[in-house]
Amino acid sequence: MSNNALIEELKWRNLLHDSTPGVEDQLDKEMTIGYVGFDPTADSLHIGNMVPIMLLVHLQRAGHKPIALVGGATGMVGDPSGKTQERQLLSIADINHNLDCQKKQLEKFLRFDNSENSAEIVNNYDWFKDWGFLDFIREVGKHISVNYMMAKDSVKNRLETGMSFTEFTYQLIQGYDYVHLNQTKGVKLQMGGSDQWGNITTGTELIRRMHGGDAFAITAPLVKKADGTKFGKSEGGNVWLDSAKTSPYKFYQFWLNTSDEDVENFIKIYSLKTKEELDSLITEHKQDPGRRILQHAIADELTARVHSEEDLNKAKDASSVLFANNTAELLKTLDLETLESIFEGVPNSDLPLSELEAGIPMLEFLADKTGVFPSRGEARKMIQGGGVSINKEKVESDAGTVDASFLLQNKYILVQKGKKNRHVVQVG
RNA sequence: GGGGAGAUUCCAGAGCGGUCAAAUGGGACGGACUGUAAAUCCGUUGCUUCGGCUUCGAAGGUUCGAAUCCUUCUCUCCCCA
Repeated sequence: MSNNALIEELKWRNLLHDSTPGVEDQLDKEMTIGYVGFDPTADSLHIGNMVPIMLLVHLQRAGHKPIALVGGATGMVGDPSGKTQERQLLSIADINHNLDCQKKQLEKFLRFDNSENSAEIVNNYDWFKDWGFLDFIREVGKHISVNYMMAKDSVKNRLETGMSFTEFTYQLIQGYDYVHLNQTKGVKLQMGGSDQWGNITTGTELIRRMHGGDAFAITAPLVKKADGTKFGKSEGGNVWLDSAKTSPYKFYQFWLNTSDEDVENFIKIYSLKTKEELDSLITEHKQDPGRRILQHAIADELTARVHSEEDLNKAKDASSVLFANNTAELLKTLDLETLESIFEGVPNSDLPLSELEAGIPMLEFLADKTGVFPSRGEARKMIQGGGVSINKEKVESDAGTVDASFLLQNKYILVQKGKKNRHVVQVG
C-alpha cells in the first residue's frame, strides 16, 4: 500500500475514520473526483458540517476535484442515520430555501475557477425529478436486497421503534446519487461523516452491482469534546456559519473558549495551517497554556475564513473591550462609532428613551424591560450573588434605579450577566 | 382480552395527611481561584409589589388541612394470552 499524501494528511489531522481498500492507489493514480452530500435540514450549515467541508477542501488542495452535493431529493426523504425517531418531512419550499442558503456558504470554502479541478455544486433533485417510482424500483431496487438494507445500523436501530418505508428507502436514494455521479461525471470517491458510512457503502455496492466500476469511500470521525458533551453547541444552540444566526463575535468567542483538552484536536481538524506550523504552535502553547495561543489561533483563522478579516477585527476589538478588566472608565470615553462596532453582534434589546429618563427600578430594568433575566427574582438572586454588572461596574444592590445617566454616548447601556454573557440595551 | 406497576419541580429520583415550594444526585446558571481553560470549593435553581401567590398527569371529592386518602378520566411501562 502506498503512502498517499492526502491520506497521510487526513490521518494526522484526525480526519480519517474509515476508508475502503484501495483509495490510496486510486488517489495516486489520477486526479480523482470526490463528493460529499449535504442535507438541507436547515437554512445554514453549522460547524459540525464543516468537517466534511474540510474533506473537500483537502481533496482539492491535493489536486483532486471536489463536488458538493446538495440534497434536494434526499432532503425530501429524510436520512434516518443516527435518528431514533421518524423525521418530520420538510416542505418543498423550505428545502429549496435551505438549499440556496447552503450553496452560498459552500462556495466560500472551495475554489471555483473552471480549472481542471475546479469545485462544483450539484443538486440530486436534478436527476431524481424525472424518475418514476416503477422505473426506480426496477432499475435500482432490483440490485439491492432488503436483507442488505436491513443490516445497516441506521435501519437496525429503528426496528424496535419503527420506521416508515420512506426512510427505509433513503439509503437507496443516496446510494443512487453515487451511481449517477460515477456514471455521468466519473466520480470515484464519496466522503462524509462516519455516520454516513452505511449510506456510502450502499452506493459503492450499487455501483459494483450495476456497472462493476471502481468506487471508494472515506469518512471522517464525529468531532467530540473531551468531556463527552456535544461539540458545536453554545448556550444558544448550534454554532452556525450564517452571521445572522451566529454573529461573528459569538463565533469568535466560541472558539476562543475551547478547552485546553480539545483545542489541539480541533485546530488540526479545522485549520489549514501546515503540520509544521501547527506543531510549533502546539509546542509553544504547551509551554504556557495560559496564553491560549492555540485558542487564539483557531478563533482567528476560522472567524476570518468563515466570515471575513474585517469581521474578525471587530470581534477581537469587541472581545478586548468587553472582557478586559478595569475598562469602566475606558468604556465611557469611547466614541459612538467605536461603541457601535464593538456592540455589533452582541445580543441586544431596545428601550424607549422616555421610559429611561423617567427612571426604571433596577429589577424591572433587568427583567421586564430588557429581558436580560426571565424574572425579577432571578435578577435579584444574581445581583446578590455578585453576577451582574452595568457598564462594567458591579451592581451592588437590587434597589437602585437606572436612568439616563447610565447611557454611553446617549445611546447604549452594557449589561453583563456573569463572566461571559454580554447584553447591550439600545435606547432611542 | 386478562393481570400488574406507574405518572412529582430541566432530568433522574425521594416523599405517602400537617414541620413540603417539596430530600438527594445530575444538569444548568452565578461567585471564588485562574488563563474568558480544566479541576476544586461556595451559592442559586416556581413567581412575587416579599404580605403572599400558583405547582406534584387531568377533573372532581373527603378533610380544619392533600403531592400524600377516595372517584372518574388520560397516558406510559411490564407480564400473560
